[in-house]
Amino acid sequence: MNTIERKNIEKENRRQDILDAAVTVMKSHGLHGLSIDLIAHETNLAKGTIYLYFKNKEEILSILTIRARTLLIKDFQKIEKNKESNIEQLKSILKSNYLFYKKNSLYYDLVSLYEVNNRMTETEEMQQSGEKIMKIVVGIAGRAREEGTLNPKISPVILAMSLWGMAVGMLQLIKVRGAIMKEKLNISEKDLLNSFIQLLENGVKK
Amino acid sequence: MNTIERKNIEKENRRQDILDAAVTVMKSHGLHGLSIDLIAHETNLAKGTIYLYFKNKEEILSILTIRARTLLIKDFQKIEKNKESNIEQLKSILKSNYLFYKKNSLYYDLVSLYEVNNRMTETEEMQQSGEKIMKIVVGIAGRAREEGTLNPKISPVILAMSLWGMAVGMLQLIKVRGAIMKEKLNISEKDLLNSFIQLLENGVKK
Amino acid sequence: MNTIERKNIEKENRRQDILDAAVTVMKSHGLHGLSIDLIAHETNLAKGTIYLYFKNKEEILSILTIRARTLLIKDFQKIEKNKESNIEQLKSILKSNYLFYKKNSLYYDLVSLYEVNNRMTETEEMQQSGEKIMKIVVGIAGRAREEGTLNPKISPVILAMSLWGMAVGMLQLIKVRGAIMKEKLNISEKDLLNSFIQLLENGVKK
Amino acid sequence: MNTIERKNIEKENRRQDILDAAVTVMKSHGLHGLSIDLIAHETNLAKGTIYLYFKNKEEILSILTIRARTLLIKDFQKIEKNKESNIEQLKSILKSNYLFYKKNSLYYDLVSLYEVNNRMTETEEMQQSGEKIMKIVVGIAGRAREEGTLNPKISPVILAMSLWGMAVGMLQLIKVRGAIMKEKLNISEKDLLNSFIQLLENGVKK
DNA sequence: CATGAATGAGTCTTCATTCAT
DNA sequence: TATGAATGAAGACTCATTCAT
Repeated sequence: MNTIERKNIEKENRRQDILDAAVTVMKSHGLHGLSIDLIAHETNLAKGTIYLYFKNKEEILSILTIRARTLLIKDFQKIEKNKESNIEQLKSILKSNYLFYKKNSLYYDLVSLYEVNNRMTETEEMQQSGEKIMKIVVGIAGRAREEGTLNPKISPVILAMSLWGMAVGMLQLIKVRGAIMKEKLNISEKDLLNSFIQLLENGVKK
Repeated sequence: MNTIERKNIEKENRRQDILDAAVTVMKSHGLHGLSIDLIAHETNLAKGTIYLYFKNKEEILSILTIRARTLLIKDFQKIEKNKESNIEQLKSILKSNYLFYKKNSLYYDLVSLYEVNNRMTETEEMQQSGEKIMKIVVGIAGRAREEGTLNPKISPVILAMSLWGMAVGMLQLIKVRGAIMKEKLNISEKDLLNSFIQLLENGVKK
Repeated sequence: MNTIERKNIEKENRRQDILDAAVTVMKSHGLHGLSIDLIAHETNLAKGTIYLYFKNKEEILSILTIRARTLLIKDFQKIEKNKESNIEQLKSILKSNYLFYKKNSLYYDLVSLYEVNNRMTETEEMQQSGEKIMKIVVGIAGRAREEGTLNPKISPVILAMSLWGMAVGMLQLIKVRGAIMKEKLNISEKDLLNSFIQLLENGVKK
Repeated sequence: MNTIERKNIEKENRRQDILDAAVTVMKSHGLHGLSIDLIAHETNLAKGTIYLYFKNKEEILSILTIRARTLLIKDFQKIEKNKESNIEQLKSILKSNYLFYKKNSLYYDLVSLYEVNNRMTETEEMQQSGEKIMKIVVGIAGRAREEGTLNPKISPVILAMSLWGMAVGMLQLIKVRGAIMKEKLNISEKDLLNSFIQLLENGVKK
């Protein structure tokens, strides 16, 4: 029984190794440049071996997306446990989202992959991870409303959705135009982010 | 000289035909399904001929993006000529952006393509088209500030950038999650859009 | 010695289990869908274990063919023990052959496999099983000749061979074209089989 | 217009070259060993080029089958134009079938491919070629009946079907067991064929 | 200018077989 | 004996790009 457990752990480790390799490949070849061949090369495994651990190339992509979302969820959950006021928590979430992106920009590539390509349907698990993120934000917004700091006209669900959409949009903007903005307009990412948060705070408050 | 000019015009016409065909193909096969083969077939030209007018498949994509942006710019310029107050103009721009997406969702696929794939660097011309959009928004924001309706703490440039990022993000959200939000949460696109605009109006006002 | 015998018996049992599993797999996945992986899964054995009992995938196939032939031989032997006249026995063999195919069409896939693919040479054992079938038919034909019901010009061996070839051909025809014949020409399998037997009876008689 | 015609002819020639190469490959590697790679190598073309001329590997196989059947049909049509009696024509068809197989045994591999593999559905064109063969035989059988040489109890259609099935079966027998029969039983192919024909003649006559 | 045949690297995936444990 | 992870050759198919005509 003990050996079975060990086997399972090793198997899981190997899965993670392959996923890590996939991330490495994506970092150097781009999301689109990911191929089973390259993953095999990166892991020093044979091509066929990859298929012992994953049914599909798509399964790898989908798990990677879930992984990214899970990491983000953890960041968000930490914020929820803060003793900050709910409105501050909302702001922290926006900041945390930004910091997460800076640490792991690949994540946004993965998110975009599923957003751009209609043909790639999300698995049940992926949808759940997406909904979990939203629930956290909805929860905080709801409590902020009860707290009295939030404009009561705005539904918490719609607010959460809007925040999420805007935040993702802002990060994409930073990613694509960040360098140019800095160079040509002398606008730092920080400035942009702070203004964005400030703007939302104003818009959201009672 | 005259014949040279004519030749140039004809060449430009041919380029536009090819671009039109590319759009047609993308409409039925999706961004990903675009291939030189299909463009050639759609134009009744030979595959090699396409390469007489465009260096690359990428060039076609890049020009198509510029074209999309140009269409959007025209929409925005109409708004600028309105007699609305500047703050109303800003709101109109957000709405117009949404309507443009509804009419031509292909555009957002193209935008995303360049955002997702780091390896596709924007050409000078593409950057200019991007900047032109921004200039319009910056202009309106600046006048709104002078008008006194805008919070003077917010720099017009940063505001314009933020609006743009948020608007794109909102549209992607609608595109990807729109159906699910409607179905599971009973949130319509209209609700979301209006809340978004309302939120920004509050945030932006003095 | 006793333990060695027991070991041998166990080994043989295990071989039979694997062969049974192979048949099960083929029934649900078709001749072409047979894979070592599926056999291993069906037997709850590891893939490598299969190779302890069989040198090859081909060995499995070849033994399965022998097994099928052996089953057919048993059917034929029952007929031989009948009290029918020899000419009736010949007819019974043709019918029995058809019934065997209806019950176990897998058999004909296996036969065909060896007929189509030149590279799969029959083992000594396979040839023997083939010859055994032929001997039975030759025997009946010989006795029919002595009986006086058979045209004496025809050699029993050649007759047996011809019957065998024709019978197999008829079954393949039924298998491949049976449905179409029924549908387009309204010819039932029964009609075809009876005509075939009648035709041979006429041709064979004195 | 002339050049278009020439192009078409060249294209058709190239198609035939590829088909010829496929036959060559099959002769040396067997029906199952046919691969696009080998065809490409045999033709000195690139792999992708094969796909300019054929949609599929299956298309190649299917056309090859039609080709084989067409050749056989031509042989049969020659027989129909003979001045032999209809019963002799039937016998000639059986002989011709045998000779065709001896010249081009690949044909029977192709026929068998579609007979063995249920998953490979015949195209419309393939079915037509199959039916054409049958029509010729049915025609001769029908005329033989009118002629009075054929047993009137046997329907021409069923007879034709039976003949076809039996003939194919006999050839497979010769193919698979021919060498062994010669060696062990001293039965020549000729003996077998003649007996087969004789047997059918007896069985078929009035 | 225009053609379109040809290319060939690249993609995912399968599966019989081996071998260290 | 038994395992099952690992292999890697082989397979079908795609498509941006080139180039001789």
